[in-house]
Amino acid sequence: MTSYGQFCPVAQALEIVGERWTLLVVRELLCGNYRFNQILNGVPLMSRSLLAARLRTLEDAGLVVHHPTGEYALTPSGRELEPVVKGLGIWGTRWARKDNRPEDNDPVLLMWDLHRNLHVDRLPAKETVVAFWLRDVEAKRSRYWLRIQKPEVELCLTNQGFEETLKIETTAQALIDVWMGHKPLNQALKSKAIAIEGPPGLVRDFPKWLKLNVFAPVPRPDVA
Amino acid sequence: MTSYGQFCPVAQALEIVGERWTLLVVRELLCGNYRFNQILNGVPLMSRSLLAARLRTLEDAGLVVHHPTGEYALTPSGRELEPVVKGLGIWGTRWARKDNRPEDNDPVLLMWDLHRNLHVDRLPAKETVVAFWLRDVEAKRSRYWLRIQKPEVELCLTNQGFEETLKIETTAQALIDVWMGHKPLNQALKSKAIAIEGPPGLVRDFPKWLKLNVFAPVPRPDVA
DNA sequence: CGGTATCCCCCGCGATACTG
DNA sequence: CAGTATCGCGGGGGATACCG
Repeated sequence: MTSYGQFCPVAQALEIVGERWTLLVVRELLCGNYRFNQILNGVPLMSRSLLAARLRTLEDAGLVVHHPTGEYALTPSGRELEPVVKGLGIWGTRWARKDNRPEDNDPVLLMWDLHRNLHVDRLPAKETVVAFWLRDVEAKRSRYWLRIQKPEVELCLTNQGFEETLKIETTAQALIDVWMGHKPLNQALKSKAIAIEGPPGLVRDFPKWLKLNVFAPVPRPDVA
Repeated sequence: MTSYGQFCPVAQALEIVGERWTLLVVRELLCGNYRFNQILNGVPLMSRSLLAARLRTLEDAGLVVHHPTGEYALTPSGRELEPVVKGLGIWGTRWARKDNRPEDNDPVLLMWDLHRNLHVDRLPAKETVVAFWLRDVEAKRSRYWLRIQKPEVELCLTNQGFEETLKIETTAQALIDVWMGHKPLNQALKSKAIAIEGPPGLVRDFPKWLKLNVFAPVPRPDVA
């Protein structure tokens, strides 16, 4: 990116982090995705070569270090971008895109987020497999399994022969609405937008396992 | 800008404000520059057509309204970007570009900032003209006059025949260092990096007239 | 002053293939 | 798995001229 030609620190910051994708890569690192392909998972529309270029730029600018193990990590400087990323998330939650675009409902992203944000301490002690069926997604990418072996939670894209303890039938849209805090889970369950089937005890407890997205509690603007 | 294809609010925010220049335009509006050419002044490397396009985009996205008077203004949504812009400024102050680039020292930008940030209540009651000579700037753009007629302060790029009360000889670099809080004004005066000439009373008071940049007080990272 | 309209160039980026 | 190398295109944006 060519310079903004300004001594203003806002401009100088944007020269480093203002390029397309860059702050989303930082977001991934802030969320704890340290490996190249993990990061790529979080920005599925980004090309491999571009991600490599961005990581290199961030490294050169001193926001990221690349460990010999292959892991990337934020430096103190990089970590201090958290307020900026958070600020953007809060603003986005309040003001961005009122219209849901189905093409933004990437189910892999959703399930990946979800499986990394469970209340581990509330999970059942016995091995449990939760099967998800997202009806509004093309068949190939519509089925997911959470394999809970406390404290591990594994996300599977195929059933590798295990028995399904809980079955959840819903849509990516409904799940995202809950995950993003747009709609309460209770309501989605009541309206059958999210339907759970299985042993009554587990069905009752399931809602307590879920954490919501970091931005779910952000107050929406008053529609005055 | 083509979509990021994500339901993450950070990504959705960046779809709106992540394009090159956009947040700098918002910064100008946050600073109180409401007219097209004023904004352009704050982003001198931006082309007129591009600024027009960006303002249009911001208007369409509901962050900006364009009044019949010709003035642009932020909506509540636009104003809520202040934490993001401020966050970038803080980060930039702490971590961006340790090397000063002379080409970033736009003297017009500097003088414009300066003249809009004086402690009006501390200014002399009598009409006063402060002449600036920036020795490190090409002759054509090296001279400026602040015409103080309380509570008005006017920035002039030519001497329209008025008498100079105070004469300040310095460099854009030195003045920026003070303005940005990199160096204390006292020190710059002592070392003659900034030299003031005129009636002793006014020379003594001048330092009290200046406000520093909003980011000047930001603590710099410890160099451990 | 406050923009639009048009043309055209460059480079950011995607696609694809290859490597250790 | 974690990238690099190369090629080719599309469109973002600069330059310039024009307008109300």
